[in-house]
Amino acid sequence: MINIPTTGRGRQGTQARGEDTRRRILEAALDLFAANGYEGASTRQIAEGAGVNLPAIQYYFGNKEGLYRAIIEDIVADTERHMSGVLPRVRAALDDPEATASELSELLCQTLEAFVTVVTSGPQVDSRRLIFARAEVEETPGLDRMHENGMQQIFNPCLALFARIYGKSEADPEMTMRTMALIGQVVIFCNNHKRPILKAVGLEGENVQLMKQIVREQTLAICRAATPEK
Amino acid sequence: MINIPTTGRGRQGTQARGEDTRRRILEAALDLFAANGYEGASTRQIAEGAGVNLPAIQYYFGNKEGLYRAIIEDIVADTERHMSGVLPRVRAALDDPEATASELSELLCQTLEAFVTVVTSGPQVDSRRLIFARAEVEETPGLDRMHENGMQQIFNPCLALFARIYGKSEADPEMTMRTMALIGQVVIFCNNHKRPILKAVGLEGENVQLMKQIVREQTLAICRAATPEK
DNA sequence: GAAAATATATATCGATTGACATAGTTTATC
DNA sequence: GATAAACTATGTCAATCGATATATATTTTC
Repeated sequence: MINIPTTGRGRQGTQARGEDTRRRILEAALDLFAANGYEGASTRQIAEGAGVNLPAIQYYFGNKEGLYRAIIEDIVADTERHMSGVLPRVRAALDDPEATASELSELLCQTLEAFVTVVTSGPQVDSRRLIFARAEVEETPGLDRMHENGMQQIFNPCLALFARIYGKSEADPEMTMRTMALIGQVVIFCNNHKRPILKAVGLEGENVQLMKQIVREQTLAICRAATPEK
Repeated sequence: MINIPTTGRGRQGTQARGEDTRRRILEAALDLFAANGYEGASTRQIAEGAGVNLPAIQYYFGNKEGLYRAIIEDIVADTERHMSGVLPRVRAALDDPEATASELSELLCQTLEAFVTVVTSGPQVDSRRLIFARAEVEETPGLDRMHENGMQQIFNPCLALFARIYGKSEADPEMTMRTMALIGQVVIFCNNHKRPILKAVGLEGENVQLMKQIVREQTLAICRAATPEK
């Protein structure tokens, strides 16, 4: 009999054990996808890391791709949760024609700080950060979902704020490139922590605060250069 | 008889045909490693792309890893060539206790501009840029060579200049993080050009000039914020 | 406690991978 | 033009991949 590729969620009160297995698979898969990439991480490795047998992956996620998509969906939900504090205020400010440059700059800083929070908090941060970095280069089935979400939650808000501060159109490719450079300040920290650069600093505790401060200071400096009349 | 895993170089005047085959393999491999990653690119794909048969790879490069290392070596040599114009002047300025903040800032801009040149010029730029981005996440045998070179040619010079401008120690983790953020402005443009962001702008012709200008302006703004007494 | 649904384990499939043994072809040197 | 070196082509190897068929164990429902 063919099993329905169920998501595994929504089983209320019946079997809590399966939910646990599902979560263990997700955790092991996140670490291995982050460390070895989508093609590099084998389903056998993942099953072994989760302490389950091979067909459990098919049972819970249909196939390898379904497992990967489930992970991406978790990250997307996490991102939306962390950004939900700032984005409404950003939208309000963008709708307000009276918003000042310093107000907009402050919101830009807060948006970037929220992005820093996304990549530095929660369980398995190091692995989640690597998935972010891998999304820049890999071409895995589920990544377009993550790109779409990143554009909506992070890039577009920053672009809109930055364009208003610069007094230019959002459609101007120059503003797209300027915004990319701005966000690049944060994305660079998503690289492999085994790299010589990040091995030296580490992204825990007080260094996260320092990182937010640096992003804020450098962003404000850039915004200040954009509005010389003030 | 077992063939010596020769590098293929140095054959002077004898057989020029093999040199051509070797180059074709390198070109096809660069594109495929960039597009699919080290594990994702199969030797059969590479051989087919180069118009040669499978054992030719072993003949010229020993094995898959040797082929990859040869590509990295090409990129490293290219990087050194592009950076050789600025780095001596950077070293001279760092040795000069009288160097002013504006001189150091100007050299920092030129170093970053040279880095932009590295990732935007030469043949197969798109693929080479992707290798740079992949170096941030992948763990392929030859990449430590590239990391080492990147530290030496790009990161450390920027760190030294930036620390002097800030009046802080190079060993200060804050300066490491600030320098990372600075370089992140450029690295972000190395991502997959099929991504929605870069698909919109494109990194050819006048956009390269615009990119250099943006990096310069934003870097100067950050440096200016570091030296408020001026 | 019997039946049904849920969950886990064993064994194996075809396809693809990197590598290689072997043989044939071309080119330069003497 | 014979000999050796440089180069290219054919066929095959064990290992690993994702996926699945099948059987067993556990838990819930009635």
